[in-house]
This record gives sequence, C-alpha cells and structure tokens, in this order.
Amino acid sequence: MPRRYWLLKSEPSVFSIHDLSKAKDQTTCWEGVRNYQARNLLRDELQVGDGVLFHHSNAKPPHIAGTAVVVKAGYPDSYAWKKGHKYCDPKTDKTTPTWFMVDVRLQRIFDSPLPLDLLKTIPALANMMLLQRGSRLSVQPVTSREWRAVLKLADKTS
DNA sequence: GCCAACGTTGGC
DNA sequence: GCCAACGTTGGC
Repeated sequence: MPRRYWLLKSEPSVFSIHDLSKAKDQTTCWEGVRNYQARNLLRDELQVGDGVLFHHSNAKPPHIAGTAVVVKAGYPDSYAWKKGHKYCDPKTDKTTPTWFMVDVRLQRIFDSPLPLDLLKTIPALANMMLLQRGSRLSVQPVTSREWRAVLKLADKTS
C-alpha cells in the first residue's frame, strides 16, 4: 500500500499547529468533523503513516502551516456523546457510531506559512482541491505530486 | 461584512 | 425522492 496524503483544516483560533506543537507527544485526536464526505475519508481512507498538510482556514491570510502524520486510523469520535459539548450529536449512538476521528502527530511547522495566493502561483497545484473548492471540505485528498510541490515550496521559502 | 458555494432540512 | 428554503463556511 503506497503512502497517501491528505489536507486537514483547522481554524487557528480554535486549534492551530502551534497548539499541536504544545500537545502531549505533539499528538492530538482530530475530533469534530461533522460532514459525511469528510467522515468517510476519516473512517475508511486515512491510514497510519499517511502525510497530512495542516491548513489554517479563516486566517488572515489562510495558509498551509506545516505537516503532520496520521498515527491512529479512524475510530469513533467520542465527542459526539459529550452532552453540552459543541461537537455533541444527540442523534447518534455508541453502538453504531456516526462520526469518526483520527490521531495525528506534528511533523513540521513551516518556517514561512504558505498562503493561498502563493500556492496559486504553482502550476503543479493548479488542480488542488484546496485552490479549486476552498477548504469547506475539512478532509481533502492530496496527490503525491501536490504533496511534493508543497514541500518543495516550503523549502524554497524557508 | 458580503456573498458564493454547498450541505442539510423538511414539506409535499 | 424532489427541491425550495435555510444555515454554515470561508475567502475576499
């Protein structure tokens, strides 16, 4: 199985890559995804060892902040059953979980974050979902070509 | 703050 | 199952 790549987005005011760097083992569960398309990817596709681009959405400007690695594949998102929590979903139950999460560990914080308008200048990224459809979908597939181009850009700008 | 994109909801 | 209404997201 070849290693695969993904983009995960988070609003830095909620949880940033710097928060991840301060977390125990620089590892966190990626809870709170409440969209079925993204859920399917978390549940079925993300595997241990897969690469993750950490995107800061709703930032000024929005940017890819660094990389992480999947250290635990999809498992039920227990926040769905935390009463009163913003990620609580009372319609779901524990015997047939609806929502899933993965664990990711920090790999690298880019010296210079890569804003969208810079990413848009890179031909290899022209078809990237992030640039075509924005970051509404909170878990996005990234091709190995896109992954390489982003890392190359990160090295160039650091 | 605006608005386009898009997901969800609910009446029929 | 369709689709209009509505809500949310996020880039600008």
